[in-house]
Amino acid sequence: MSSLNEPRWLDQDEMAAWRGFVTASNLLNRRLERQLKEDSGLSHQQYEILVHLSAAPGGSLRMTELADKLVTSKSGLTYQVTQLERIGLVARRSCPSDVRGVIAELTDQGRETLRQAAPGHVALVRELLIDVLTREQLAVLAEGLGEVSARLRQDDTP
Amino acid sequence: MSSLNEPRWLDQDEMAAWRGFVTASNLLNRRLERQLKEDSGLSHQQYEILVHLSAAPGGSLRMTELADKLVTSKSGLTYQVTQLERIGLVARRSCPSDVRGVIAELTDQGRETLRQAAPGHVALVRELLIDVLTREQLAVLAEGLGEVSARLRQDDTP
DNA sequence: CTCCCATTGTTCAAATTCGAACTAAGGGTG
DNA sequence: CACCCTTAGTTCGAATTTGAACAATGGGAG
Repeated sequence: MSSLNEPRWLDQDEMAAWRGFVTASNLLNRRLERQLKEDSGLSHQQYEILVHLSAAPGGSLRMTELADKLVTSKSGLTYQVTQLERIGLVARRSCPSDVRGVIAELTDQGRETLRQAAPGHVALVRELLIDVLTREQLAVLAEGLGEVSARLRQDDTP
Repeated sequence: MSSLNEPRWLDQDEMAAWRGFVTASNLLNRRLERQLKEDSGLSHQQYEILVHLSAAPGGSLRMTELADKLVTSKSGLTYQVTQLERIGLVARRSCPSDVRGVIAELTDQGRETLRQAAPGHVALVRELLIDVLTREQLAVLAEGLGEVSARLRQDDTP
C-alpha cells in the first residue's frame, strides 16, 4: 500500500483553513478581550454569561445548562458566576424542581450593564469579522461551523 | 434617520456565523487539549510551539517572532518555553546579532516528541473539522479567515 | 558621538482555568 | 422501601495566562 501507518497529513488548502481558523480565533479573542475589559470591565467570558442569560427565558439558566452553552467547565462557571454575583450582575437562586440545582439569574444591573456593553462589542465583532466577509462567506461559515459544532457536541456528551 | 445611535445588530445569518465560530472554536480547543494531554502530555499551546519551531529554518525562532506566530503574550511564552526547556524539548540560545535576543530551538528530543504527537493530533483535527467540511467550504474558510487574520495583524501591530 | 525612545525578554502578583475529589440529591430497579 | 448508579454544583490545589513594571540593549536624529 502507499501509506502503511502514515497518517493523512493536511494538504496546503486544508492547512490554510486550519491555520486560519486557529489564528483568527486567537487574534479575535485577544482583541475582544481587550476591548470589553477597557470598555466595560468585563472579560469576554463574563460578557458571554450575561448574553446567554439575557437570551434565556426569565433571564435565568441552570448552572449546567449555562456551562454547556459557554463550553466551559463546571468549576470555571462556578468561579465566574461568583465573580459576577460579587459585582451584582447575576444572582443565584435555588431550583424549585431540584434541590441540587442552582439557577443563575440576570439582575437588573446585569441587564443594564449588558445593554451598555453590547453596542461596542457588536461593533467590533462586525468590524473584525462580519464586515470583512461577504454574505456568501458568512453563510458557508455559519453552516460549516454549525455542523462542526453539532458533531462535537454529540460525541462529547457520552 | 432610522437609526440614531442604534448600533447595527447582527441579523440571523451573521449571528449564526459568529456563534458557530465561537462555539466551534471552544469545542475544538477543548477536545484537542484533552487528546494531546492524554496522548503526549503536551498542552495545545506547547504542541503549537513545537510545530512553529519545527517549521522554522534551523528549528529555531526568536522569542518575539514565536510569540507573534502563536498569538500569545511575551510573558506567556517565556513561561511555556521554560516548561518545555525543563522537559528537554526546547533549548534557549542567545542571539548572535542581538545581545538582548533569545532564540528558542527545538532539540532532537523535541523533534521526536513532535513526530510522535503529530499523527494523532492531525487525525483528530481531520475528524473534527477538516473532513466534516467540503472542499468548497474549506476554501472559503481558508480565504475568509485568512483575510480576517491578516487585517487583525495589521492594525494590531502599531 | 550622545540622547532618547523603541524593543527584548524576564519577573512578578493577580486572575483565571482546569480536573479530580467531594457532598448531596435524583431516579430507576428489585 | 433499600440500593446503586447518575447527576449537580462546589471546593481544592496545581497549572497557566495576563499586563505592568523592569533592566538592558538597539538604533536613529541631531
